[in-house]
Amino acid sequence: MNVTGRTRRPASIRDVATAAGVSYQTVSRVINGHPSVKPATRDRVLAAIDELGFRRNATALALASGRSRAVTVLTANTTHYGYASILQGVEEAARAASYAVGIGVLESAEEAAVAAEVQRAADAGGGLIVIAYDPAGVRALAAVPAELPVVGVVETPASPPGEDRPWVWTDDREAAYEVTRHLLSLGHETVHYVAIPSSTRRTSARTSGWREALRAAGAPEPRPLQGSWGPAGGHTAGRRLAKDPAVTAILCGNDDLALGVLRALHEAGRSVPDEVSVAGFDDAPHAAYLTPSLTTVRLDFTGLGRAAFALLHGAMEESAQVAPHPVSVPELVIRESSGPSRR
Amino acid sequence: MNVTGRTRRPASIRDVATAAGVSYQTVSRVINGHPSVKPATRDRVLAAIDELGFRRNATALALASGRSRAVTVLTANTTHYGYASILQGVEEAARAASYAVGIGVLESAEEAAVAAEVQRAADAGGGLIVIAYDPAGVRALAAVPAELPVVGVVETPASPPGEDRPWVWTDDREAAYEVTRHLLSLGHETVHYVAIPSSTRRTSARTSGWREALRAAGAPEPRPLQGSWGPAGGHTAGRRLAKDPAVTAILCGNDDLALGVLRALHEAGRSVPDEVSVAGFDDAPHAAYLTPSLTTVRLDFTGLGRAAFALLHGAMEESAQVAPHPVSVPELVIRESSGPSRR
DNA sequence: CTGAAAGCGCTTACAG
DNA sequence: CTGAAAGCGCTTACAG
Repeated sequence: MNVTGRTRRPASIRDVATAAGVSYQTVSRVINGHPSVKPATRDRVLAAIDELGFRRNATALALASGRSRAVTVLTANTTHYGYASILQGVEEAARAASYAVGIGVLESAEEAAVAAEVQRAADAGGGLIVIAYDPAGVRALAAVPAELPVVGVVETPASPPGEDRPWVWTDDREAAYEVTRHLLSLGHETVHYVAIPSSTRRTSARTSGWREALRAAGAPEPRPLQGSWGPAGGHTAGRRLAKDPAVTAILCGNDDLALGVLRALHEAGRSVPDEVSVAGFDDAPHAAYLTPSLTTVRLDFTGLGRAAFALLHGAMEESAQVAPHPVSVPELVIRESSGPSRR
Repeated sequence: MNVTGRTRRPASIRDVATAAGVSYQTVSRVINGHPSVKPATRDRVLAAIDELGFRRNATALALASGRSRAVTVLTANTTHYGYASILQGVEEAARAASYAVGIGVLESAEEAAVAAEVQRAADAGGGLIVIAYDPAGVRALAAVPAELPVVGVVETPASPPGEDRPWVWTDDREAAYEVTRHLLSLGHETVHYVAIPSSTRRTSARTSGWREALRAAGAPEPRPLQGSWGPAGGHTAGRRLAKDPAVTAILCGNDDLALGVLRALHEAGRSVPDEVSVAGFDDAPHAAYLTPSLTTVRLDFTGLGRAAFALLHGAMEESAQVAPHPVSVPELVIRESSGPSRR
């Protein structure tokens, strides 16, 4: 609100300069915290900034300086718990650093569509965080032009990646190993696995961890069942597993799959955990409230998102360098859905 | 990849002009689809664009033209089903229109914090979509400067808003009315209600619809219980309701609350739907797979997000004007958790 | 149909 | 410590 009552155009650096009786370069120095400004001058400028409600135009800043305080998250999904939580973590950290956060959804894994999305994200300016938990994300990460700052949120790599790979992940393999061992320790002969879709043609980290635990225990290694990301896929897989009386323990690639499996077992009249134990992955908000409540592995997705941003932030500003490859440690949460084998 | 092997700076309009042997203004005309360009010239420019891999710099475009093809979604939450789905809908529509989408989270409902977030969103340039389902969102919507294009995703307004209110909503009141009537039609004497937090001090649309249905049926009107957004709040409310043997039907403000209520009833040994019927709101992905599967009302949140974007898009570009106040119609989904009263 | 000029709101050297 | 110039990559009138 100014005296004339008209506030069409926001105050610019020149308006502030006029009001403070200095040149606009001096205003630029003040808003950039440049040291060589006489305190009295600075105060006058600050007063003018305050009076006019001046805010530095981010677009002009980006164009003139060639760098923009922005990050775009590229993801195949925004509603699943893990994805949404990573996005939340990125936003939290970005907000704290006064970065704008954009989002681009990879609706298709088709090469051309992915390339187009990466271009859109690049056009937005700033850095990129790519969630590479699925084929679309993996392709997007690979398609990012070399000159763009980028951090990938990836599955646990099979082997330690080079220092130059700006990646973050949770230790899914270890998590899968732990929860599988928990189920085996209850006396189950083996553990069946309903997998989330894998990001590549290679075996996923969760699948590896599960298999290693079976191997270590000398347990039979059944073929993993392919699920999807949601409960419907778990339900389909659960119906097949429910038919086999030898199945007494099922690990699911995430809590939504587990929900579908629980439902399928219920429909087949097989009680959990008395006849079959079930465990999930993620510790989504609903896991604790299902009946039976779900044994699962808690993963710190928001922390992962924050770590991804921190890494990117370090790459985009010479200050605040961050250690590469942050890894968050999973935590086994034992609830009602897993119990002793009755065989 | 160019011949020199160096691709530091992306091609600009001037690079294209040089390559095509025209002035850069002509290039501008071509990329803006201006009619008065000789076909032969246009072709040469197009060829140069293609060859150099030119992409128009969005930052410069925004600065020079004063308008930016971007929308920022302001929301208190990114993980709850409804919020996340609206965001997804906005992104879908924005992508189709080649708009960038940003996101700002309102972590606090405190006036100053909200104002700061609105400022950040305004700084990003472009239009705003504010999800005003909670106090933070309502305040943010009110705090948006008049000169900014904005669309509010709101609860069903108590009275028809003016044509100048660019708002979208689902018909929550009607939805609550329908599902309450469904429960009453099963013979329940009345229906208890576990509410989501209301966006303002006034009664929410869902609460109104529930109350109207009770009133129309001449049923007693119990006080609504205050819940939260997640299952924990439902669990707390459910424990209290479980103690009262007169309670035979419970409506919940969303499916997550219903999950907590189901759990509390289970813990109290009250069977659903034999002793108590439960219904939710939203038809979140897990609703169909719970045991018992959840009766609920399906709301088209992604459609709502798309509508919000369409309205904003119409306001930001003179073309494609859209009818104000899009409303999506809810759909009752009857599942196992509701059944006849046994009283 | 096409070119030369001015400007969007800033920053980055360059002067003094 | 502070000011005048040039420029970021575009668009928008203005000429011809």
